[in-house]
Amino acid sequence: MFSKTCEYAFRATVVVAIASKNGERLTLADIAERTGAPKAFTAKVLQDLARAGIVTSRRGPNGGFDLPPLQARKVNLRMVMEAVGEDAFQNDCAMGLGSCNSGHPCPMHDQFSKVRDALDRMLENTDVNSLVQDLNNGITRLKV
Amino acid sequence: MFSKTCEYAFRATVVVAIASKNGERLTLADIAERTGAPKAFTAKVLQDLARAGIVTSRRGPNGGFDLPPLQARKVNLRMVMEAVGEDAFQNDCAMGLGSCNSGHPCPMHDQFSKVRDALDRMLENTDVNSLVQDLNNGITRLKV
DNA sequence: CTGGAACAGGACAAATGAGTCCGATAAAAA
DNA sequence: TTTTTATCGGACTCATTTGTCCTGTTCCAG
Repeated sequence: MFSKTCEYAFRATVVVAIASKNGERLTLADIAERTGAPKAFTAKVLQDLARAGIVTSRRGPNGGFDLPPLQARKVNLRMVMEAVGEDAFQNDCAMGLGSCNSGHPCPMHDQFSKVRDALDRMLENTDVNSLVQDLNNGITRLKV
Repeated sequence: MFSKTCEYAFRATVVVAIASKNGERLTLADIAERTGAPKAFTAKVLQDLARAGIVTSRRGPNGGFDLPPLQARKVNLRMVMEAVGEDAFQNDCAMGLGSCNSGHPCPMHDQFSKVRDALDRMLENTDVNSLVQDLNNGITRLKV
C-alpha cells in the first residue's frame, strides 16, 4: 500500500517522537536499529524529514534527531508522506486515468473515491503525537 | 495506489465486458487501443486474466477475448487483482511490519485497518457487471 | 490442406525504486 | 586547536516493475 520509503518514514518519525517524549535524542544508528530499517536508507529518509522541518537534526557529539511532543502534535501523516516526496492519494484514479474526476468519472470512480477519501482524511487527521501517546506500554521499537 | 499491471487489468476487463454486452468479441489490438495501454504488456495481462478464467480467449481468425454479462456478475475486482498476481490489501500494515495485527498492533493499526478493510470490502463487493451496466452512455474506451 | 489471423509465452531491454558507500561538513569535547 | 562524533549529500549498485520483441501454436477460411 505504501512504498518502503514511506513505511520507513512513518516508523522513524514515531520512534523519534517516542524517544523525545522521554527527553532522549536518537542517533541515526539508534533509529535504524529500532526500526529494523537499513541504516544508509534511513539516513536519506531522515534527511528529508529534517529538511521538511518534521524532525530537527543536530550534528556532532550528542547529536541526532528529535521531535518533541509539542511539535509532534502539529505533524500529521500526510505531511510525513509529502516530506519523502510522495503525494497522498488525493486525485488518484483506480484505473490510472489522468482525467478521472467526479465530472468525468471512470467506471470505478464512485466506489473508489469514497474509500480513497476516507484514507486521505485519516492521513490528514492523524497526528504523530496521538500515535505516540497511546503506547506508553513500553513499545520503543518498531521492527519487522 | 494500484500497480500499472493492476490498472491495466481493471481497464481491460471492463472494456472487454462492455463489448461483450453488445455481443462483440475484442482482439488484443482492440483492447490495447481502447485502454490506451501498451499492446505487448496488455497481452500479458490478458493472458493472466484468461488463465484465471476471468475472460475467455479464442485464437485464430475471429478470435479475441470476451466476458459475457452472466460471467461478469461473478467476477469482482479482487479476483481481477489476484489474477495478475497481486494480493488485495488484506493484512497489509501501514508501517510495513509483518507481525502487525489486532493482537499486536502497530501505532497506526487502529486508524489504518479501518480504511484498509473498507477498501478490501469494496474490491470484494464490486463486480464487473455492476461497473459496466451504469455506463450505457456510450463509453467504450478508457484511455488516459 | 494450406495461408493467414490471432493468442501464448519466453527472453530481453528500459525505467524506477530500494539500498549502499564514502567523502564533506558541522559541532562538541578534549 | 585538534580530535572525535555525528549528520549531509552525491554517486553508485542492485532489484523489481514496466515495457518490448520474436517465435511458436492454434484455429478459421478459402
